[in-house]
Amino acid sequence: MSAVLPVLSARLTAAVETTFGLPGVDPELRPATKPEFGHFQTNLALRLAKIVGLPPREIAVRLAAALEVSDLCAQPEIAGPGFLNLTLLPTTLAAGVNKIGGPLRERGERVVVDYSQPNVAKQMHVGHLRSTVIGDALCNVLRFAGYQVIRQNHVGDWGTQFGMMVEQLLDEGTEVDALDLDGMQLLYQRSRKHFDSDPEFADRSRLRVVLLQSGDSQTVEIWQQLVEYSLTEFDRVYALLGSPLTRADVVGESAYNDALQGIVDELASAGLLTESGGAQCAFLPGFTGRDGSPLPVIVRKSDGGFGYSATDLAAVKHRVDDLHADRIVYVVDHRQSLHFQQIFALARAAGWLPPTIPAEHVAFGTVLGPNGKPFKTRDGGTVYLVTLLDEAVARAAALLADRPGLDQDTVARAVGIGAIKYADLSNDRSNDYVFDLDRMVAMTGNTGPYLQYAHARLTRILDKAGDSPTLVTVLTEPAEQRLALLLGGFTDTVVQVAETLQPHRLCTYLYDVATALSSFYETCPVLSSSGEVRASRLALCAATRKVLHDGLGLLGITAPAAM
RNA sequence: GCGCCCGUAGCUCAGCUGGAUAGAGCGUCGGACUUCUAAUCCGUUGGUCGCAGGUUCGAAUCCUGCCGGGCGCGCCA
Repeated sequence: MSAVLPVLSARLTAAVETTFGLPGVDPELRPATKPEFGHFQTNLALRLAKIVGLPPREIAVRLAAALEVSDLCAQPEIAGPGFLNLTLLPTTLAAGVNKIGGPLRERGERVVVDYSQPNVAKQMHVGHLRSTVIGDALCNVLRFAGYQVIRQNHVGDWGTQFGMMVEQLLDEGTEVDALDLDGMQLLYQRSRKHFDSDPEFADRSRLRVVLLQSGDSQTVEIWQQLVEYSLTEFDRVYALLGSPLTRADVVGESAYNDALQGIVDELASAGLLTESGGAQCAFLPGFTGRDGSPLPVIVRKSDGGFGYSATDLAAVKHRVDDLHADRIVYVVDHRQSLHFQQIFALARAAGWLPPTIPAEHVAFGTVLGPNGKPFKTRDGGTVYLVTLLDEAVARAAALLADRPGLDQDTVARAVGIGAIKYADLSNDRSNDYVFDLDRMVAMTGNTGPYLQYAHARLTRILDKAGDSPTLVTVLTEPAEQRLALLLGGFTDTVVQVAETLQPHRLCTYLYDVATALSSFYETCPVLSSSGEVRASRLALCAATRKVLHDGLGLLGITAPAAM
């Protein structure tokens, strides 16, 4: 939890060695489950009982005697069946708070994070919310933890649909320059309908795809224009959402077109491909389909076109060979779990993905509507992301309406967008959740606005104080100690999230900080106290504000100075 | 049929990878504002951790089998 944790752990390990001659035992030091158990607890004695052949409490007594922590802790206590409880000295707690820093030093490792992945010619919808929000948060957390982060936005800008759209455009004689965003959306719908109802048109569309993929100038020109419209729109949505994604991060499916033949050739010469029904397939051990038959990865379709698996394999190769990734992360919904298992397995079999480079599918659940089914509009249509964001901002604006002295637009945006993001991030990402704005913008409970409010209160106190905060020196009240203990654990919490890729743990931590702050706020006057107590509490406030501000920032959430 | 995920308080969810009497929020009920933002805080109520076995000092957590829900399973991405 805190920066002292590794130190205490090492001391415990040493105590085990000197007492029982067992080297390198992990004490599994954890935050105490209850305040009366101090600050940290270890079950060492319980686990050692069988190995050593002594009663747990007897072991605990010996460990406590051998443990040298008097510089950091009060006398260790033995409790229950043999737990060893440690209580930090106020000076240790204060040191932990005063040491809170920013991002860790670079660890010389590069992580490639693939997320957002919207589709050209379609507006971003609720389905893109989670990938974008989770991806942003993970990128921030990974960078904080010392990784060099490379974002990859694998935009859907290639494939059959563009053959349809270009063919439809030429059929109608529509000028591509005359299209706007809605026009493009409508064009997509018309061409889809045409494609489904007219086999002759469908055939021409497929031919048009071949023209596109072989670089026919007229086709490519129209396609580029469609891509351009979409990327402009994505930029607008990212700006509204507060995502740092830019065009520099876009590496669409089309970018791998030239590499696909090479992918198939290499797989073939490695003996990994089998022809099945006219398609080139890789059959991997351990993957079976509906009736127990082997499940293929189709890299080349029977019509000669490349499947998306080929594209994804090329992308993996690109990440390893060109981007020099040490770790590869995909933030994609859980329905593609099997697909990624296959891609990773095949990439490893082909030798493109060395065993030393972990590849992780960060899977997430579905956003549900009020009826508990995947979120759709009343008439079953797609829910656009901008619509949701605008609605959340409007909701926040209504809440803030009677607050004087605020930059209403800016704060409403921070609160509304922050509410949506926090709601998305605060649950374990593998679960589905119901999109419920009322709950998201609520000021109480585990919500974004609650955390922002805590930050705003602290900002007010620090502004009013006048003098700038110094160091935490006095921690006598229980509320002060609880808060200080939590604050000291900030860095470790972020590092843990960088390992597990579970942003909700950071949310839980920040919520704990905010509730501890609220209790402190109620019981410990800051401005009206005096002398060293006042100075110390101001410093505690400053540290808390920093943790909330930076922590929310890692989640991609802005913390306004007032609300 | 096979595979992945899920099942914890009336509702929404945590539970740090096997540890102490399973915790929060919302809701209920009851308190606290001439006092740093009461958009808050404190207290109260509430659970056979889906069911049944197994593993051991100890299981919401691990293993097996059921029940129930979501998703996936060859040329869409």
